[in-house]
Amino acid sequence: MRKPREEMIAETRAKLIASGRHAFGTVGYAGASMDDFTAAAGLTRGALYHHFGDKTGLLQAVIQQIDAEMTTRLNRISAAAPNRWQGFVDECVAYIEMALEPEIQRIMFRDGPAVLGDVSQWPTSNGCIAALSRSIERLKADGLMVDIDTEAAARLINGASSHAALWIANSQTPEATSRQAVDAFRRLLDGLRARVA
Amino acid sequence: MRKPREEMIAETRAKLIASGRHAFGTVGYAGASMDDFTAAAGLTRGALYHHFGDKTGLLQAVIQQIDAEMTTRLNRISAAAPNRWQGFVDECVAYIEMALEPEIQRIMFRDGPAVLGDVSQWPTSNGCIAALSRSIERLKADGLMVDIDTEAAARLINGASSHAALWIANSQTPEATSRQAVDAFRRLLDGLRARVA
DNA sequence: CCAATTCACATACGCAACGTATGTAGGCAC
DNA sequence: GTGCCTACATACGTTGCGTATGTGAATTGG
Repeated sequence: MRKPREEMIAETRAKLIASGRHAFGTVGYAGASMDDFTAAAGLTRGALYHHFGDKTGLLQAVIQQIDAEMTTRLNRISAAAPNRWQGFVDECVAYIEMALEPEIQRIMFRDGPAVLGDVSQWPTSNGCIAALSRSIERLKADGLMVDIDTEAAARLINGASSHAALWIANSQTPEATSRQAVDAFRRLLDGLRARVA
Repeated sequence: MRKPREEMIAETRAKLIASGRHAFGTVGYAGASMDDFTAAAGLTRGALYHHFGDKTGLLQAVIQQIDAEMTTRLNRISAAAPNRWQGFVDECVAYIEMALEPEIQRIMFRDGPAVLGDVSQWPTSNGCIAALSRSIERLKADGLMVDIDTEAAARLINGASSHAALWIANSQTPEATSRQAVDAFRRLLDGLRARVA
C-alpha cells in the first residue's frame, strides 16, 4: 500500500457522507441522530466533527455529492435529445422526475433549503441551476426562446419543478398527478418558445 | 364579564400563536425555544402542550393564521385590477412580494414545508393556492388563458413565485434582482395567455 | 532505525430543549 | 356550598448536540 493514510481518510469521509446521506434521506436532517448514523458507519461523532465541523457541514457535503450526480444526469439527458428545444424540455421534465426520488426530494428540496438557506448562497454553487442556465442561454442564442433573463428563468423553472415534484410525490395518485403536472409544465415551457414570425 | 372562561382561553391561544409566530419568523422553527417564547407570552410550555399538542401543532396554527391573511390580501389585489388578466398578474406579483416578507418567507416557504411536508397535505388546505386556482379558472372560462390544468398551473406558479422570492430576498442587490425576477415572471405568465386568432 | 510530532478519531462532559407525568387552582354545575 | 372538570404550571427523564480532552498509529527528521 502506497498511501494508506490518505486512502483511509478519504474512505472514512466517504463512509460518513454515505451514512449521513442515507439517514438524511430517510428520517430527515432533524431526525437523524449523529450518534446513530456515525455508529452505522462504524465510527463516532468525533470523526464527523473532525472532518465536517458540525452537522450542517456534513449536510453540505452530502448535498454537493447529490448535486454533482444530478448535474451529470441532466447533462446526459439534454445531450441525448434530437434537438435543442427538445433537450431543454427533456431536461426540465427529468428534473421533475429526479425530484420525485425521496432522497433527492428530502435532502435537496426540503431539508437543504430549510437548514442552509437559499440554494443560491450555498458555498457550492448549485450545478443543476447552472446546467439549466446553460441550456437556456443556448436556446436564446439560437433564437428558439423568447428574450428572458437567463438566471431568472432558470430559477423560476427550478422552483416550479421542485414544487411540482413535491405535489406529485405526496399525491394519492402519483401517476395521474405526474401526467397532470408534466402536461402543464410543458405548456408553461411552450409559452417561452419564440414565435416564428 | 359575561364569558370570562372562553375569552381567557381564546386569549391565551392568541398569545401563544402570536408569540410563536414572532419566534418562528425571526429565529426559525428549530431555533425557537418553547420555554423562551411561551415565557415571552407570560405562559409556560404547559399551556402550549395543552392547546396545541406539540410544537408542530402550534406551527400549524401559525401557518393557518398567516395563510388566511395572505389569502385576503391576494383577493383584494386581484379584485382591484382593471381587468381579469391584469388582476391575475398582479396577484402573482403580489405573491412574490409577500414571499419577500421575512416572516412569511421563513414560516410559509422554508420551515413550514420542511417540518410539515408538502402544503397540499397540510390539514388546513392552503388558501393561497385556492385563490390562485380560482383566478386561473376564471381566466380559462373567459378564454384569456391557454388550456392548462388549473391546479397544476396554480402549483407551478406558486413554486416559481416562492423560489423567486427566496432568490430575491437573499440577493446582494434585492431591488435589481426583484426587477429581474418579476420581469421574467411576467414573461412566463405571458406565455400562458391565449393567442388571439 | 528510533524518537518526536502530528493527526485522525474516540471518549467524556455539560448543556439545552423536547415531551410527559403529575400537581393545582379557579370556574361551572347542581 | 360542594365536587368536578379543565386550563395551566411544575418537575423529571431522555435525547442529542457541541466541545474539550485523550490516545494510538502513521509520518518525519536525524
